[in-house]
Amino acid sequence: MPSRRDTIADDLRDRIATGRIKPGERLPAEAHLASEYRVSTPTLRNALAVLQAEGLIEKVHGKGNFVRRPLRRIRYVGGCRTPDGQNAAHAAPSVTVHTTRIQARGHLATLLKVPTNSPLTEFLCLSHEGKRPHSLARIYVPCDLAPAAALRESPSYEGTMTRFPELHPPLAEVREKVSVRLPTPDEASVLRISSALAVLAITRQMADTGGRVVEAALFVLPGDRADAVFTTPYVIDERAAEE
Amino acid sequence: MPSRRDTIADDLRDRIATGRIKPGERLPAEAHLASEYRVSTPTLRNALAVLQAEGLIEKVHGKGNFVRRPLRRIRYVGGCRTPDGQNAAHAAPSVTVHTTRIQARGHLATLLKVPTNSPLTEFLCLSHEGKRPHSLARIYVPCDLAPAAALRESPSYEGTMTRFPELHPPLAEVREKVSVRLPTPDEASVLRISSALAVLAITRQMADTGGRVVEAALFVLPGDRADAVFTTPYVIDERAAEE
DNA sequence: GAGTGGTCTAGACCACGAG
DNA sequence: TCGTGGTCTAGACCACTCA
Repeated sequence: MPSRRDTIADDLRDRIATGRIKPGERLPAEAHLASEYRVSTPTLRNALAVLQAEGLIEKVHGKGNFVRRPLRRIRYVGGCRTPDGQNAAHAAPSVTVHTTRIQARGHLATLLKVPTNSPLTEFLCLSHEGKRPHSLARIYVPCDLAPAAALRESPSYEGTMTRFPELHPPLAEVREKVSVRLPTPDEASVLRISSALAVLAITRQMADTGGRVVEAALFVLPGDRADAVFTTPYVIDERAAEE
Repeated sequence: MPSRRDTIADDLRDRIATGRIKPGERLPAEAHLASEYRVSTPTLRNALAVLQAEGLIEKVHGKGNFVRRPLRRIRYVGGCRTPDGQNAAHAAPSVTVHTTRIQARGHLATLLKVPTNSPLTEFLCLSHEGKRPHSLARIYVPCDLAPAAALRESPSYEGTMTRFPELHPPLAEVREKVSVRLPTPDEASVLRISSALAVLAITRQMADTGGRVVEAALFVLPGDRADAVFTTPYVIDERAAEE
């Protein structure tokens, strides 16, 4: 037997799909809807939570619930990109970058395969589409690959990125791990998403031919409007055959 | 100001992390916990919902709430695999496969780039770890690549899969799209997960050198215990190389 | 201040699992 | 049957936004 929450969610979904409530429009107040459907407010709010998780509506405290405009999806493009063909995840209209120097610790040291307390340069990137935050990226590079002199001259991530092709030994491999989790409270507030909305978390490691990790990056993308695509040429994997 | 729900979730999380409640153990009844924390049952249940979304506990209707044993994570390995190194997502201990013939429609026809109503073979794979469902895969292959004669002899997905290397033209590329969404009611019940637990949804297309899609696959993995890894060799993007 | 959503209460009743 | 979780009610009170 379908719960009232789902029945209501289905009905509202239909009202949105058929354009009876249009993108950008405000939904009737929760109290209104509750009396319309003859349910209590918590029940109605549960129905709205379903639609919110689906990315169909947006709740704005003090203003109302709005049908979300069809949002451009955020596409993370996996694999390697030359400096020209930047990764789409941070090729967004506008990107805010904070550059700081930190020390490797715990998980980060493991990812970069460096000793604890190694100096790192951190690029904290927040991309926007208009006023809305889009995606969050934390990119870590060992300090010798992002020397202070170069950073002064172009303190951006791209500035450091363009130096990679000149590396010796050259870049060899990109390894990406994709998982789903709930955002941390920080991430939820920075991305302006509900803390109940799962995010796509991508960890990227770039290694040179010597096996050294030259970059580790953590991407956090809102799960309701992000996807990641990976295109791999078909080659017989030797390691898989060995296992 | 932290909500009571989060305060309680934090406290319970701590009780689990420090081993005061051990993996596999049942939590006190919700009514018990509610009176212990002096909150109403819905508030306490919200706290448990947080832990459930984190994959820390498991709710079993009529029995109780249990601390989840540390589950083996499900790892989807992206890119191509030779028939030997089967993809980990369906190389699980036991796999149930249903083979049926269907007709391409809508999204599926688009994925496979075949006309609507083209005959397809569908492999519906459900992998288990012990009694627990693990992951769900729906794999579609045009019928001429999975002829009835071959299916009679080995009606498994692997049986068909091993034929791919003999293809003319040979396989060229694997394209995978990863996204996050809520499970459909069907998926939630088959995988025995809460309908509120986001899943990792992976769409895989395998194409031969002629651009023909020889296989489309839809994987659904529980978000709380799955990840996907992609390893890509570093090759210079042709567009950039031409310049 | 008026209207909105966010959180919480203190119950009720139903559905499931095990003895 | 009993104890469990699942769903729902009909409010209360607080926080936020905007005029």
